[in-house]
Amino acid sequence: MAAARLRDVADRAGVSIRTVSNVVNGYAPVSDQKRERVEAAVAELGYRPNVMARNLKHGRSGLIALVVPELDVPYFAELARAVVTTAREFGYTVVVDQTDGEPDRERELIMRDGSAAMFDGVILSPLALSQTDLAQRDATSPLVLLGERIADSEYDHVTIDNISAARLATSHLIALGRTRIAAIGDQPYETGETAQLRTRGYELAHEEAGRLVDRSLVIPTHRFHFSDGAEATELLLAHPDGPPDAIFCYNDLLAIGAIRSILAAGLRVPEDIAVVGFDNIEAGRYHTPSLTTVSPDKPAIARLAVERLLARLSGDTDEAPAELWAGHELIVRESTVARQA
Amino acid sequence: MAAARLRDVADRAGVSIRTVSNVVNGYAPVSDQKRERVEAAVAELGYRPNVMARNLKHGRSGLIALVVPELDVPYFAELARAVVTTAREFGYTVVVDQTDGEPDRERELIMRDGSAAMFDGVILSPLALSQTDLAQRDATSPLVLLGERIADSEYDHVTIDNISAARLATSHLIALGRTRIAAIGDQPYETGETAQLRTRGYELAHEEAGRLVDRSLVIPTHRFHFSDGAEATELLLAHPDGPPDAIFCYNDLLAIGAIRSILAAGLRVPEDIAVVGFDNIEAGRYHTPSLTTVSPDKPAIARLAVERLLARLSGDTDEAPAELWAGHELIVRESTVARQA
DNA sequence: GATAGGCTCTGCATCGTTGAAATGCCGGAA
DNA sequence: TTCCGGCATTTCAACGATGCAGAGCCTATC
Repeated sequence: MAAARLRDVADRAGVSIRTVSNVVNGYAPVSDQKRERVEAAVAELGYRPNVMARNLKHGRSGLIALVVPELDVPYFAELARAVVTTAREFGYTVVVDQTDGEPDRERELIMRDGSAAMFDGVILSPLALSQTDLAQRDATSPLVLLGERIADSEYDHVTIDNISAARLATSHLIALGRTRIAAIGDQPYETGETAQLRTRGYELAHEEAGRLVDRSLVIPTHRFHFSDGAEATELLLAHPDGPPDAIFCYNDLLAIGAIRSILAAGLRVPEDIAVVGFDNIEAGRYHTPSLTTVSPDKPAIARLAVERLLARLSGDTDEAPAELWAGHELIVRESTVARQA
Repeated sequence: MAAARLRDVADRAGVSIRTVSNVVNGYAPVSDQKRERVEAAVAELGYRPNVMARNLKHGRSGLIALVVPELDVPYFAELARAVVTTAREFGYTVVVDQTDGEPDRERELIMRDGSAAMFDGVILSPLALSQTDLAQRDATSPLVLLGERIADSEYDHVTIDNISAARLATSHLIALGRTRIAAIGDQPYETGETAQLRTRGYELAHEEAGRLVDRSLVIPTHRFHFSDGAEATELLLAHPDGPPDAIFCYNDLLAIGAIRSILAAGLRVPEDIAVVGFDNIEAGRYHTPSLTTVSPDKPAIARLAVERLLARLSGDTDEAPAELWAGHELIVRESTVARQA
């Protein structure tokens, strides 16, 4: 049985198509008599509005795209969850797309015009997108970026204060009496701005404490996976001056990878080496030892991004593209402070 | 600037709308002369087909919905990734929705007709959906279920052989000489069919080895999160006969939670208690100790589900709803076999 | 030289819905 | 009794694309 159309309901109820539409949408006043007839017909035929037709008419799809590098990286999965939930509150549906870190796919996804790609707007967590790429975007649909502002981009972006977050993490290690604090995850090149800010925070914490930064303890990694953390830590363990006594990792996966290498080398966490992560993924809570980490306020990030996107969509906001800040906090767990046995 | 329409391109190129459409879609032969003019116009105006209009005309949206309980549970995140990737191969886009384990939301999402919900089809990983719910579905769009067949459901479903997978895991523990093997995650009620099959496999392995199952070592859990595993393990550690010497957990989160409780109690993994998980999530590889686990072939699951859904969509398949089986394998790691130091 | 046949190319109708404007109907005021 | 205002309801024309049928035109054939 083909799906019932407005037309079929109208025939059955003996009214015009428009009246059925009015009943369904509650737009215009309708007499009780006709309303009842229409509602009965709707129920009998199991009528459901055809969303695609409605979309065409409205020029809106009710879909927003969330583009992340990898959906199965816990941080992005948790963020995706928050975005999906928040968007639903506003009646929007989220299409999750992943770029697998391929610049081409990132480009492709943001370049497409909204009407072409059927999304009303895009929330993008860029990995390898350059300022030039963004400037070339000619799409008319709104775009909100997650993460650092890409220079003088003309788009809104939602982020946390990475400098102070990293400083917070590093200061925590300093306060614990650690003296040789390593950092894993620096990315000293164009698309690694977030990492660079964390390195800056790491340095600031040292300056504040009157310490010098030992550059040889800052290990860059191209990606932020377990294996990168494990490998970087191997390097640190083999440091000419001996292993550091603390490591600040730029995300939790790096940190868990780092802990793995440390334990494998027969050292203890946190007694020999304290480890701090970043992102506060769920797995860190139940890891042994549980992970001290910087927790960005993911629900806030999702909410800021969705709300700003929808504001742009409805044209409510004429403000210039802005930086929107979400909060963060340090969550201290066993990887820096051993629990009382 | 409003987005260019077929109409605008036609005007500019001095041809009919239909010809532009033909050029864009490559449907009909077009002379080189006109093709060039059209292509030039397309480029100048930055024309992009309006997907919503196309969808309306075709009666297809190119969207499939993937409905999972929780997007940030690693298994579902990894599965979602595979589904998104596979669907893209076929030109489909995936909308990820999560039910948060609420039966009402599950119902709502599958009940809606495809044309209403704008999805061409739905892939559902049900948590709390009963046979009755499914029978009441009146939607016309195809639905593929992930997980156990719900009785004589009229839908395709993709699963793995949970009985033999669980038997494999348990046999592994038996082969290691473990004698008191616990199980965490049984769900002895209607919607817990997958868990029940795993329990069955666990029992079979015992039977094969001529062992008796100690029912007091089978701990049910309502959910499959870290905390459930940790709590269930507390119970086991306090068992009147003393702790078991092995635990088979029905997913990796339970297993990691279990390991946490074991280590917190001052016992060792695997020396004192060996632990096996299920799902082979990425975090298990880098956990310390790394996690022995049953690895379902997620790419195969995704592929089977997507391909079957699309086959139903195109009407290629008249076959009765079937069970489609994906493979699995046991991955042995440190949580059952200590690595050579 | 007329006709058939093959190519391009165009116009019209349509997908299912909603915006805008027109219609019909009623009661109340003049 | 007539006219007007207000309300319920309907008609018409889109939204932007594609399926179909047929109109031109050009070449090949008898």
